[in-house]
Amino acid sequence: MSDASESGIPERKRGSGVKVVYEMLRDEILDLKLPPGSPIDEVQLAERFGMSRTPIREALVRLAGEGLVETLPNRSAMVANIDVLNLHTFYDAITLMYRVTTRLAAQYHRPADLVTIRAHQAKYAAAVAAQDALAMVSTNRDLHAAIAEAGRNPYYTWLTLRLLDEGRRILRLYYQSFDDRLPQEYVEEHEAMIDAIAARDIERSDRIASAHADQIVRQIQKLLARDERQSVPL
Amino acid sequence: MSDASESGIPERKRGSGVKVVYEMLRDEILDLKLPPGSPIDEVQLAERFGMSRTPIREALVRLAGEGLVETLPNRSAMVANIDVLNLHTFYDAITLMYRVTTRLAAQYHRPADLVTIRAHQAKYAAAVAAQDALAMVSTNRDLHAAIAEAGRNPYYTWLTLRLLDEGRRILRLYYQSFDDRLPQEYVEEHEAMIDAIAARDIERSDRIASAHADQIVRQIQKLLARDERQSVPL
DNA sequence: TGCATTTTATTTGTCGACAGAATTTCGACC
DNA sequence: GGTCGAAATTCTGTCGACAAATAAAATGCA
Repeated sequence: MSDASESGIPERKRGSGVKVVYEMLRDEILDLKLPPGSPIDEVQLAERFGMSRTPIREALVRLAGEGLVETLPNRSAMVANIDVLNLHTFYDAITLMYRVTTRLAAQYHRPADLVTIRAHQAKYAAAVAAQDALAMVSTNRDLHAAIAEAGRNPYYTWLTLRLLDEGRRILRLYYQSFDDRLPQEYVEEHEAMIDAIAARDIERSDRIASAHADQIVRQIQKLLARDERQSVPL
Repeated sequence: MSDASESGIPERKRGSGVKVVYEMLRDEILDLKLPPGSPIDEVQLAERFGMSRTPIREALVRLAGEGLVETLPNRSAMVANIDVLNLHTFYDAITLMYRVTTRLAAQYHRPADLVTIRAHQAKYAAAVAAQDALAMVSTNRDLHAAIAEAGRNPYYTWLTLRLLDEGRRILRLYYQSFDDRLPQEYVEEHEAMIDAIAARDIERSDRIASAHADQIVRQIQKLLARDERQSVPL
């Protein structure tokens, strides 16, 4: 269960503790290794990471600030739940952020941005080719994060990153139980999106981003509408 | 300088410490009582609030997560600077959020929301009548926060709140040195906005919110373009 | 006098410990 | 046997202290 206790690791740079815990916990939450709603024991984490509760708590506070963990006073912190009932607010927001960041990227990107964006797209295409669902979700996030970055509006970038992370959890919920393939379309849509950005065609970027978001929303909706009942003979 | 040390206050509920420090520091940062770029000494705050450094640190981590303080490793935390050069990203984002949240409020508001919104509007009008610039900025924030809340999209609400807070700092920068009056227009625009929301007229809400945002942006730009040189005889 | 280097001092990051709250366990009573 | 209440346990919130790292001061040298 705990494999981190074997390595003798009294060596740790001052100030790196929080970062390690934060990133590790964050990944585990987004990958659903820590399932939504599960309680988080500070002492347990402290022994697991071989450090005091102080840096653990600081990491938890940060994660709470990003909405990934929920804390109740004098009670254990919990991994934030995925609010399936209000998913439409997520659809709405991610669509708008896709559109806005792509528009701004077309407007303000610099040559170096395109290099970064294309590198992420290559990784995404590789993940699709390898049928690696987890890598697809992760590289898709990185690609859109790079596009948002190229738009150079930190407020939009911030919200986009949060939405992408939330989406990573939702998609993970999906790919956990199901492994079909259709994301080849996404590769092509990404290519078209990058072309539009490179051409600085704002309206075309907007249209493609909008269609891309719709595509993803439909994908998630199809997943959620899936009827998982099995025909059992009675 | 420190007037909080006089009151004998060993009485403090468990778990309230962080909240007190967080809200106090937050207000002081937004009101520019703590000027942007000024260093934050944890020990000093600890004695001032009569508590240990632990809750202070936790409050600072939270504020850092909201972008109100910047922390460098092994160095003092600083009150976040106001990036005047990239103000256009702020204009862009606040305009979009005004539009989106007002649209959603027109669509999804419930009767109780209108009561809350109108109450905030009344307070805003009172602040304008009283020529209380600080109260105007504060109540304006509360009003738009209530509208965002009525739209029921937590992602938009989150970004809107952050933008409103950032705007509070920017406007505070203005009203600090200058006290003129023109916000009577804002009162009327707010009234029109609330009417459109109550009528569930999405397009009209959008138009008014857009115009309102433009108005505020122009106001800030006029402030920043102000020539503060004084004609000194040489 | 000016600059580089060592020494001092201040400040953060982390630790272990204690007390308050809440949950759980155990026991008594109906 | 079930339910209510009390003791015990567990976990969080806060504290004071120590050590690393940086900033400041002091010293030596050219």
